Amino acid sequence: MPELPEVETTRRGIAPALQDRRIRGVVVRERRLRWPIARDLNARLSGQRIRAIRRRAKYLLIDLETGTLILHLGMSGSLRVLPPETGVLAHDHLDIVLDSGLALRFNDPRRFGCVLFAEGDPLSHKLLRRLGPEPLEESFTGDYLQRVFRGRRVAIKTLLMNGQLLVGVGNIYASEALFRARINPRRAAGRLKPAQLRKLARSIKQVLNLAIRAGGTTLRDYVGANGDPGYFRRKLYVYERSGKPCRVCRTPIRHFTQGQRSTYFCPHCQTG
DNA sequence: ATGGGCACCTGGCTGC
DNA sequence: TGCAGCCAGGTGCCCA
Repeated sequence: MPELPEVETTRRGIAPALQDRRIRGVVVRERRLRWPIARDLNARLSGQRIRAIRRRAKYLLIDLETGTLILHLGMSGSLRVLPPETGVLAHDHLDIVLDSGLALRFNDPRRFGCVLFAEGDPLSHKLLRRLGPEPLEESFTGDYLQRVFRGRRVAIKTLLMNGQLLVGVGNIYASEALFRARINPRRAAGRLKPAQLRKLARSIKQVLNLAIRAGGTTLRDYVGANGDPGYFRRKLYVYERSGKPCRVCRTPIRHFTQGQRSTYFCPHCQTG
């Protein structure tokens, strides 16, 4: 599910309820996630004040007094803020109960997400330390892409999802950004021209910003902190639109498999 | 270093 | 109605 816009939407949604609150306790109902939730999580978190709610790539970082909670939503995870007596659903893995009386609840049917506690700088954590730049930062440019794509023979679509080069772009927004930049997803990344890479960098920023503004894309599971879905699905040009007419030229959208993931594109518009 | 493929999981949909 | 098969917003890890 959640790519950068969905994680950022979640961050913005949960932050007001968490900021400066104290954690009353943690209720773990299902420890099994990508890595099991630590047995001592309640003991470690109870009583701590929440200092900040940040995002790095697709990770949410909840800074506490003695360390940071690192959350990932995987493919199907979501976080909601609600009264703790709210009925528990399948796959509600844990509640973080706050001194406000509200709770942060983590739900993840497919269990590809994670909830970890790390002492010290979370950016030095094994999972975070090798991540590439944030695409919405000003330093993320076509020049940067040119530098890191040089000599790479992998298809551009595949490389866009490589978190060591840039973060936050997953299967939906990789296809969407390439459509906006009019680039064929099969093109070898290292063969793209500087002008194409400048356009691609702009397209990535644009599609991520528009998606954040729409509250993200909901295909199946994703909901924001208040339970609402994201509305960017209506704005998608190619993702899951196989056989439907291109919104620009009416040519049927096509899809194929690339690195075990579905890629969608318009064969007429994306010839770059 | 790079690239490719698998694994981890549940649930929803399709077609027989 | 039942069931097998296929597919799904991610990413760490192992192998060539």
